[in-house]
Amino acid sequence: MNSATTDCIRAELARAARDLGAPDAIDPALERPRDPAHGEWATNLAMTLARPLRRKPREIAQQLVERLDVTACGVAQVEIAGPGFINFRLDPAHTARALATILRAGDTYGRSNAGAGREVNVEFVSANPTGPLHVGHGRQAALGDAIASLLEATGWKVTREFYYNDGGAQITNLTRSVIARVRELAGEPLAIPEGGYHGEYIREIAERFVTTRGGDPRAVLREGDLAPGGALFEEIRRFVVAELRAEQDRDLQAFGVRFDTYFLESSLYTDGQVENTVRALATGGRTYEHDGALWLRTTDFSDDKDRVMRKRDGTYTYFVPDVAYHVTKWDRGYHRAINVQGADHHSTVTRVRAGLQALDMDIPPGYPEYVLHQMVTVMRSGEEVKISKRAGSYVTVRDLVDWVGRDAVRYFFLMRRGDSQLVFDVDLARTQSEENPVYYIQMAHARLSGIFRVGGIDPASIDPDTPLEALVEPEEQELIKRLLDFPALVTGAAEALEPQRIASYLHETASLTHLWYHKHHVLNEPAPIMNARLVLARAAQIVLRNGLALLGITAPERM
RNA sequence: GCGCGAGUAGCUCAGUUGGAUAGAGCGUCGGCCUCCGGAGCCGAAGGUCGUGGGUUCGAAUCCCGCCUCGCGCGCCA
Repeated sequence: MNSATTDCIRAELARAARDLGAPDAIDPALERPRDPAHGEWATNLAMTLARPLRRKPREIAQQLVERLDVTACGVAQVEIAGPGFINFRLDPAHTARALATILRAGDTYGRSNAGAGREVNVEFVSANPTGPLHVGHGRQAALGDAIASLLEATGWKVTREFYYNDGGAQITNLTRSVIARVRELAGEPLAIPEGGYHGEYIREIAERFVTTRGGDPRAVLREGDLAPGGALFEEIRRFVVAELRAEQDRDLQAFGVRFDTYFLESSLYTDGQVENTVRALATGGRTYEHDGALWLRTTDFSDDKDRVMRKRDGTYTYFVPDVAYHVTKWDRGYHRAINVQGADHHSTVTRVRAGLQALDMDIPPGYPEYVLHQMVTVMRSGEEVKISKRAGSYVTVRDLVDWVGRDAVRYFFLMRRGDSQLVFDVDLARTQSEENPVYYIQMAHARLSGIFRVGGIDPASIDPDTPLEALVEPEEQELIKRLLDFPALVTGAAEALEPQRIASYLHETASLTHLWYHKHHVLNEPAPIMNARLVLARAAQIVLRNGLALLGITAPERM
């Protein structure tokens, strides 16, 4: 939005309302009418004043309009409509002139500073190192990265964090599974342990381990103690975790996601954080012994039942290190933290927050914030895909990237709200035509680039102060207004943590761009028209590119 | 049974925090290529916003009941 225009109109509205005897604290809201025939901006101020002033909305609207002086704001016409809306129609030339702000801002157009440099930690993916990343992790990667980018664009200092559950029973099962594969290589029958992992990648890791030890599986098995805690077992454990972490890193790299910090669960034990947390909770009187286990009174903090912290066997349940982990986030200076997780983890939300509250550390009750996403179904050739060759029982991120490319995977994960279930149509994501929304948007950008390429014009050389009065066509005015909405849209999407708003916006903007491009020519028009349209083309190119960048998608100059 | 989420066009889904006649894409039907990329554009048909109440100038949006679907309800993570 062109904030200069809206601020100007709102100030005038406030002044006029006070003249009528309205309460001091009024803050007139301006919004874009759904129907363009109702003008560029509208306000419902008269309706909201109807009650305090005890008069009819239309009557109030009439008196407001009589007192308004908004010509200096660029308003050409004011009218009252419907139940009492006041509609503002802007002067087209005034609107067009705002394009200069887009060109001047360039890559920074759309950025703002609501975060004021405050720190926020965005944790996402956080997959256990027990296998390749699956489609759910892919949705998290796309969502988390885009949310982080949105926060950066609105002035937050963002840390992207990955939490590794590298301790616990899962890793022991994983190690046992690899040992079972080593035995298989040595000629023994395959016996994958209960709770073990069946994917092809386990066999590949076993092969690589054997290779590093000389290549003879029988010799490897004789090397040492294969029971958990034994020397060889621990060596294999370290090898497996390192292999899978490296593989996940490669997958994330293929997806274009980079993390600033990797936090290892095991460090919470070695640093004593888990012990400290348990002690603090016990000292604070929030725990009790029952049935040989240690319980936390999470019911004091709106949980529906108390939870076990320390099991009868002396080990901790998963949420204890989770609480300790979030204490470190708070202590590391992140007084805002956002966790992106699958909705199947939603039961942890109450527990982690309850644990933090129980510590009486003055952590806000809503800390950390959660963005939960629903499940993903992958469709291919009209049927659901459930099997990946590598992972066995699930489709991996790498599979998707290999099938349709990084940009399409990202867009498809981001075009829907996180809390609705997502059907990932592989065939649609593969098509390179209008049917495919990501190509449609990228194509709009490429076409604009094509104008400059064919015209032999350096887009960076376009002068923002070019006269723009020639941009009077309806398609041009629509596109301009849309482009000017971008900063407000970014702000809203960042506040709501909803990247899909950017995706929808980009699709609509691309549509307006295609329409304009199709209907109006740029090159070889009379100079005033061509120059003005070059500014518009440049502005649209900037907005499309900046929007795509927020989603982690490239803006190709040609396709 | 309890908790969380969802239910909008044949299909997949938007809907900018309560606004005016409910919006896209796909699919269907019908049009548009001497011109910067037709990888595009235009038009048509298609709706009881799951359902019944409530709140108010005004509800897809907020509140309550009910129905359907998904996820979770472990001393697993």
